[in-house]
Amino acid sequence: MESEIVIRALGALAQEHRLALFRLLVQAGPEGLAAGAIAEALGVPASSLSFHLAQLTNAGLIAQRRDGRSLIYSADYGAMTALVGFLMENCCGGAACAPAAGCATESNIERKSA
Amino acid sequence: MESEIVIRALGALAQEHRLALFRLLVQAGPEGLAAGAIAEALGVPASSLSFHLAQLTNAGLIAQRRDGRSLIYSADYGAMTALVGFLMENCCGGAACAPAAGCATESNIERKSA
DNA sequence: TCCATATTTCCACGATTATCGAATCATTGA
DNA sequence: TCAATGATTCGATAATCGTGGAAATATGGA
Repeated sequence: MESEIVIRALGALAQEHRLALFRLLVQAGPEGLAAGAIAEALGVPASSLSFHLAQLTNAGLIAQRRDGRSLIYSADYGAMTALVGFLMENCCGGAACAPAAGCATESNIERKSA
Repeated sequence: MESEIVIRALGALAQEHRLALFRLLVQAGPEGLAAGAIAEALGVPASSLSFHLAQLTNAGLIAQRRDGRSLIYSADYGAMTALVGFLMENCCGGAACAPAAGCATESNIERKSA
């Protein structure tokens, strides 16, 4: 992962609505959510949401597919994995900076960051 | 780590000069680098650099200390660890999204992201 | 074909960001 | 105390971002 795309990904997530949106899609899983459902969940006007969806799409963090009249958006886990990988490799001193404990599990991350 | 500080940290890193700057400080280690040395390394005017240093400081990603006339900046590894932890916990579906292999080591991350 | 629904695109606006020279502040040494 | 050095703050400017209503674009069903 090169730094230009990393910068776009970081910038895409560095916004209240978009971070909430991405987290929502991660929770939603591979099936994703329709734009309308997202707009309602976040309480954001359709045109604003569309702008944010475009930012995330442009950063490669989410994917779009059509189902009838609806456009379904879903998180791209691979892109997120690559982003976290880049941060760990380039911004954490080379060694794993994640919780020292063995591989990150929800529980030990939570314990550490709480 | 709450989302407001996460957003500030992501925003701080989502800029060419600042990402390069942070990586430089990570490489430099705990001893850090003087502002002047950073400006020279990055080829950025002093006043511009000062602006970026302030952004990173405000996001809690770097620390400042004085040594004579120089101000020394160093990466805050803990903040970065917390940021990566947040991303893994909240944006990767709860489970560890980092390279499936056992805990991230430089080598296996490199292999995956290359 | 025509209408309703789901979403995006267009547009205008205010707010924030990045840039960098000049002026200022802090610290050291003579 | 004064000059020199290292760095920040100020101020102006251009560029980008976030917002949301209105208009345009797809799709599906009657």
